[in-house]
This record gives sequence, structure tokens and C-alpha cells, in this order.
Amino acid sequence: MAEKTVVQASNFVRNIIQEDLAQGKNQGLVATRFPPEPNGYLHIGHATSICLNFGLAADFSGTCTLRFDDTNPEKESDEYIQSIKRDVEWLGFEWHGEERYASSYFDTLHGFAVELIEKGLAYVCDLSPEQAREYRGSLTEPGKNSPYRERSVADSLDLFARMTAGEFADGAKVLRAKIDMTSPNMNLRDPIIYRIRHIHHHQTGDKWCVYPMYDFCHGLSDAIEGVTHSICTLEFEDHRPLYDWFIANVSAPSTPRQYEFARLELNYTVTSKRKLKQLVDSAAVTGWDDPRMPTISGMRRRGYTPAALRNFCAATPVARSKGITDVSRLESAVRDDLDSKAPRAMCVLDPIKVTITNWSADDVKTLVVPVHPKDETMGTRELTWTREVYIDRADFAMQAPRKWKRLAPQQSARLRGGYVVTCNQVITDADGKVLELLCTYDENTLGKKPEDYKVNGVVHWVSASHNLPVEVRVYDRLFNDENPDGNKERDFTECLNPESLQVISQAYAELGLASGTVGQQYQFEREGYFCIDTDSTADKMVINRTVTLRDSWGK
RNA sequence: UGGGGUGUAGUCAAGCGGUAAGGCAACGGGUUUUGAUCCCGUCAUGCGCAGGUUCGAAUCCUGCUAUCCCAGCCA
Repeated sequence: MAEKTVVQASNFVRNIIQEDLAQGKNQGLVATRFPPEPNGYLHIGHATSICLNFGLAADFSGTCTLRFDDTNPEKESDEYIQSIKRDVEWLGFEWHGEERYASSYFDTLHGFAVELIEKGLAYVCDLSPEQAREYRGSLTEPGKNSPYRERSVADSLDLFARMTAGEFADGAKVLRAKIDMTSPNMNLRDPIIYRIRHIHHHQTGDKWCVYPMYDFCHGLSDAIEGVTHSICTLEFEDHRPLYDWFIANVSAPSTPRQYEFARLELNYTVTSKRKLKQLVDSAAVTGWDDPRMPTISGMRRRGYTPAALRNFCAATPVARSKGITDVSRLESAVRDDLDSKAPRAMCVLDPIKVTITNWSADDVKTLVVPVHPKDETMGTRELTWTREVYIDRADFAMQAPRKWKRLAPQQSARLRGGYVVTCNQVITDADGKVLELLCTYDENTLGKKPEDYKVNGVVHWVSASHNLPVEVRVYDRLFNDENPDGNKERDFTECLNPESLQVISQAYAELGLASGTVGQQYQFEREGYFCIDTDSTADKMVINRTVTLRDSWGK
């Protein structure tokens, strides 16, 4: 089946690039970058950034690099680097050249810092963190100059060299840019550009004990890579003057421009690496790849597809106004992609036994049905029809409501792909719980409508004797509250949904599923989309519910 | 009380002086051996509020208001 074309939502960055190109800026080049800090797993918010940066580069025949913004070794690790690379690749993007590391620019960056000192635009400051905070002033009051601000160039040069050589303890001194302590923009009040950290770095080992701060490192790394359009989120808007200041005051090899857009917010979801890490560390979920997590690895395990995520991102407008996107948009992107790709199968999650009284117990019939109702290139599959079958408890009602299209006493329904059956008798236990349905089948209804009566319902089923018992994990949203961290009075973990995972230890799938391998996706007809989980063993297949089908009947 | 942003339907948004795109959600209807998919249709006399400029304003001007971000040696 052909790939659907996805509507590309508006994108103000795209417009800016088109104008730049029209004016011949940047020699007609477009270069972007995706710059994660390797301090956690990527989530749905990063997916929008990835799609934006790689997508823009692809659309304008440009390049997009993957650069690890690894300036804070304390929180970073190789595990995160590996997961990030895997996630970007899985999404279907290829970064330009080898992956980059800001840490591999440390020599150049250090040189830029020296250059600033030589120009009298940076100085070594001995203020303690507490003192520095006092000197910084507040949002409404200007800051005061540090007593070390007028230190001579020679002294700062010497001190910075000794900082770099490891002569001072963590926090003893910092290198600061000399800008304006009275600026209404806090970022310009002599920001710190290097701090001392005697700590092993996952890439550079013990080579350095001074590490550059984000503002200094990021823009200049962009300049080193020849990035033309540096796209980040809105909270960095106030940093832009600083971004430009560093590039203007150092012999930067190019002049990238920063553009900010509103990060993606999803309702019923938390997207903050810190909070996601908290969920993992507190065992509220089983790991970064728990299928309930909004991480890329979690969504992958849940059964979301790269195309679904890409389509979702492409259809998400890139704007400068903040808004909360409805998760239903994500879910509809998943359904939309899986509908055409997922083979169909049947699985009964909550069984009631049905005995077809006019079908012989030793008669086992093979039915051949299409794998996909609209795509015959996907072939056919076999179902086993026997005297005893299971249907779902939800598909039978003692008292059929109005417009009921399923089974009920004296009512008929088709067992999908098989015959029409009529329920003649209901066997219940002392409490009235339905134990078994006694039905008769109509032999003239295989592959055709009954001649003298109408059947409006179709119900999924599986043979009670020829099936594959599986464990099914049914997921619901992780949080009950639409805005988990919208209330400052309570911790976001207080609105964790206690029923976000329901384990059905024994469900019954059609036999054909036995050949499925980990990651294989299916549509269980009338139930939803499912995939085989990594927890599956030779003895027990574990299946995740990715998302339900749209349901206009209601639950 | 400083600075920087943003307010268009339930929701997210386009719109850039010429008479309010689109998506999701919702609601009707058609097809259907999945209450799915698919297909049709409905959904802003109005763009945060109040003035002003103009033949004409969501778009320009003035004032107001709401809301978000910034005082890490985090990114």
C-alpha cells in the first residue's frame, strides 16, 4: 500500500530559511544540528526537534549534524549517548558525517576563551557561588561589579592557565565574560564561561578540569560546525544576545543564527528528562523503555512506528506560541500508520466459552481469510474452526441494549471470518456470571450473508482448542491529570495512574501468532494495535497493546 | 517593581491591509464480515479588551489586560 502523504504543517523557520536562500545568505547553504546533552533518554519532545532539524536539512539539500552537548560530565554517560544514537537512527534519520561532540572542540573553545581574556572581554573571578549570586542583583535590581573585574589581562591569563592546569579546587575560581552587570537581561551580567570540575569525562577522560558553560560552548560549537540555523526552544530566547556576543567577539569561523520555537507539550504526559529519570529511579516504571514512557525507546517498545512519529511531528505546527498538544493526535498518527501496515489477527482477552452445539467435536475446519481487508498483497492466513471457541465477555449481553450489534440470548452474530451463530442458551453460575454460551451455526453463511434474516454484528473469536495462550499488557495513560506538573502544590507523581498497566496473564490468540517475532505488530481485530514485547520467552509470548481502535460505540 | 515572549473555535494553529486555511476532538450521514478503515457533511458575523487610522483592520497606531520565561559554577 502506498505511503500516505502527510500534510506538512506551517513552520516559520522554514519561511525564514526560504527568505535567507532567496537573499543568497550563507552561500545558499542550510546547516542544522540536533544537539542533545547525553544525560537522559530522548523523548517525544526531542522527536519534534529531530524531525525539524533533520527535516529542514533534507528539504533544502542541507546538512544536519548530531552533536552531543557534553559540557557537564557529572550528569552524562555513554549509555545515554548510545541510546540517543539508536533513537535517531530508528526514527529514520542519518546525521551528517560522524557524530560530533562539543568536547572534541574543547581545545578550540579554550583558545576562544583566551582570546576573550586578551581582548579584555573576560576575567578570572574569585567570588564564591554565594557571593556571585549577591553581586548578580535581582530581576529588578542591577548587579554590582565583581571586585576581580578589573584584574589585569596578564593576571587573568595566568590564573586561567593555572585553573586549566588543575591548581585550584572546584568552585575556587571561574572565568567570566565582561559584559554588563546592570543589564536588565540577567544572562548578560558577566556570565560564567568556564568553571573548574575535577571530574572524569566520558569522552575526554582526565584531560580537562575546566569545562565551558552552555552559552559559551553551544553557539561557538555551532560556528565551528558551520551551522546556519540553530534551532532551540523558547526559554533560550533571552540567551540570544549572549549567543551573538560570543560569536561577535571571538574569531568564530562562521555566524550562525539562533531561532526559538515552542517546545512540544503533550497533555497527560511529562516531558522533562529530570522527571522521567525520577520515574525510572523510583521504579514507578520499569525503565526508560517502559512502554508507558513518552521516551522514544518506550514508544518503540510500545509499538509506535518511526513513520507514525515522523508524521505526527510533520503535522505539528512549529510556532512561537506555547500550547498543549492533545495526545489523541499522537494516537491518531499511530493508528493511521498501523492501519495500512499491520497484519490482522484475532485475540480474545477476556474469554467466554461458546459451544457450537450443531458442530461435531471431532470436526476441525480450516478457514482461509485475508491478512488485511484492503491489501491483498499481504496474503491470507488460516483460522481453526472447532466446536468450542472463545469470544470476548464484552461481546455478549444478557440484556442487549438498543442498537446492540453483538451476541445476546436468541440473537445472532457472525464470528468474523467464519459462520453466523445464534445464541440459544446461556449457562451461568450461582451468582449469575456467564460461564458458557450454547449456540448453533448456520451452514449457509460462510463467506455470504444469510438469505432469510439479517445479521448486523461481527464478533472476533478464537478456537478453544487450537490457540496460542499469550500474556497481554494493556496500557493506559501514565497520569490521570491532564497537566501532571501544572499544580505547584503537589508533586507530579501524585497523579500517576495506578491502573496504567493491566496484565492479562492468559489471553488467547489465533495460532498463527506463534510465528511472530519480537517487535512484530498486529491489529487484533476490534481490539486495537498490538506488538510482541521484548519480555517474550520461548514459553510465553508477551504482547503490548499499542493503542486501541477508535471506538464510536463507547466503552 | 526590570527584561524578553505569547494571546485567533473544545484544542493546536494558518493568516503579514481586501472580507477567517488546515489538523485533532466532537456531532450527523453513507459504505463495510473489524461499532475499525474509507467517503461525505456540520463545527468563529468573528481573531484577549477598549479606543484610533482607513473605503476597508485579526493584520497598522495607542492604552489596558491575561499568561509564560529569566536571578545554576545545569542545558
